[in-house]
Amino acid sequence: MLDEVIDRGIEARGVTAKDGTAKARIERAALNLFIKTSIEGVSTKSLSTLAGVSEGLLYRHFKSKDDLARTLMFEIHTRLTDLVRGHTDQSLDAAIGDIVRDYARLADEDWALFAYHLLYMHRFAGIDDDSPLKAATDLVSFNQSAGRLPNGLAPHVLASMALGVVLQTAQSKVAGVIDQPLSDFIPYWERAVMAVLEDA
Amino acid sequence: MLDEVIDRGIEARGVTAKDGTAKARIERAALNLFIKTSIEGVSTKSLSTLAGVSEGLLYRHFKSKDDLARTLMFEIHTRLTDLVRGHTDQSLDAAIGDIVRDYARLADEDWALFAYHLLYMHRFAGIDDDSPLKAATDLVSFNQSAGRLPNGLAPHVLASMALGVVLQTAQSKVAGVIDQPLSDFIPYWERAVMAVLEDA
DNA sequence: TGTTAGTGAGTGACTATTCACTTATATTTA
DNA sequence: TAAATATAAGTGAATAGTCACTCACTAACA
Repeated sequence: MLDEVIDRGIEARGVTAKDGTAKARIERAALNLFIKTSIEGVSTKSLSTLAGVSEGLLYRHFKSKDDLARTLMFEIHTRLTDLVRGHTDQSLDAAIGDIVRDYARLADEDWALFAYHLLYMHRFAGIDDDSPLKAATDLVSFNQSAGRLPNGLAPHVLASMALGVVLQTAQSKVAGVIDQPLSDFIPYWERAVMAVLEDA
Repeated sequence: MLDEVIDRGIEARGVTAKDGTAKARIERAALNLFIKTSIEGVSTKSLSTLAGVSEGLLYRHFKSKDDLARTLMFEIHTRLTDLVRGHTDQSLDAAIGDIVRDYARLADEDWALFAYHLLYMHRFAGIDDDSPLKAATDLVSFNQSAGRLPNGLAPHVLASMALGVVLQTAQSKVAGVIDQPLSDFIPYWERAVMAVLEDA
């Protein structure tokens, strides 16, 4: 499942300013600049320079700078949403275990893309009507209905709190406070997420 | 303690485009535009228009647009850091209870300023060498040394995970998924944060 | 009378996007 | 197979607009 998710879309590794298709180089350059500065703060000139292509070529592959930013967000947004969905056939523990493991590995596998999602997803609210948070909410809701999780909190709130354990660790890595691979935290995340869900 | 924190600095309420000092109107306009769009995406023209002042006046009160953004960030950053610090004289439960309560109230009291911090703090890393996360890390570290919390995780990682419970709930409010005041979640946050810390 | 608050037109640098153009790569036709 | 043609990849100078910031100026005011 994870490999399938990782293999889709933009190549994660081995794509630098010198190799890979021009389109992939543009996407990589955009990701790296966007997470280093901001989206509006990056000019098409600096972007094309880093990608090693002409400015005009950006517009052969993307309708606009905004289209480029949206395409990248949609790509990771979909992958992360898929990753959270589809665990209703397992026990809750097993589902949480799988989800946090896949999340961590995807982040480590393609950090720029993952960080881009973390930093700017709020700007593309409703890019899809689905989202990782919505998928998590559905999982919580399902387990609340089955009596396996307490009912005191609305499912989207409980899902937010549980997701926060994982996402804030990632934020600290973006901020440079943590430099280990996120995969190191998988067993801790699993326990902490379960603790949040069950203690509510 | 909380009131003291809230009363400092920019007035939180009662400052619209029509009343308050020009400087406060500029700050309010900046906050609201920055959280709606982005920092680079907001022009000095739109900012001054919303504040109801001339473009030139921005430069009487702030050295540059960047200085304005930094000033606002420093303001909330300091308040939040102070809010987390200085609870070593209480039991851990009591400290966590106070911190999450004050956090929630400050956020509800001045949502724009709080959301601004949430969205852009990563851009101003090292604005201070202190931060809410560092304060939380110190609290965790102190309690780990005293044997009241498990030692398996580095304190900054455990602090990140615990903070995540609170901050991701706030993120969901920024995203529009939650519309209740954050104060509603105080008792739930308290239990969830304790669960994360003690189960690690 | 000196100081601060406030104005808004002006400036040069920079922006995203376009377009006429060249080169490479398929695809079709003879 | 070779020539002819269409399509896609790639360029970079040109364009019209926007940007942050300045400055000479006026109004309030202590």
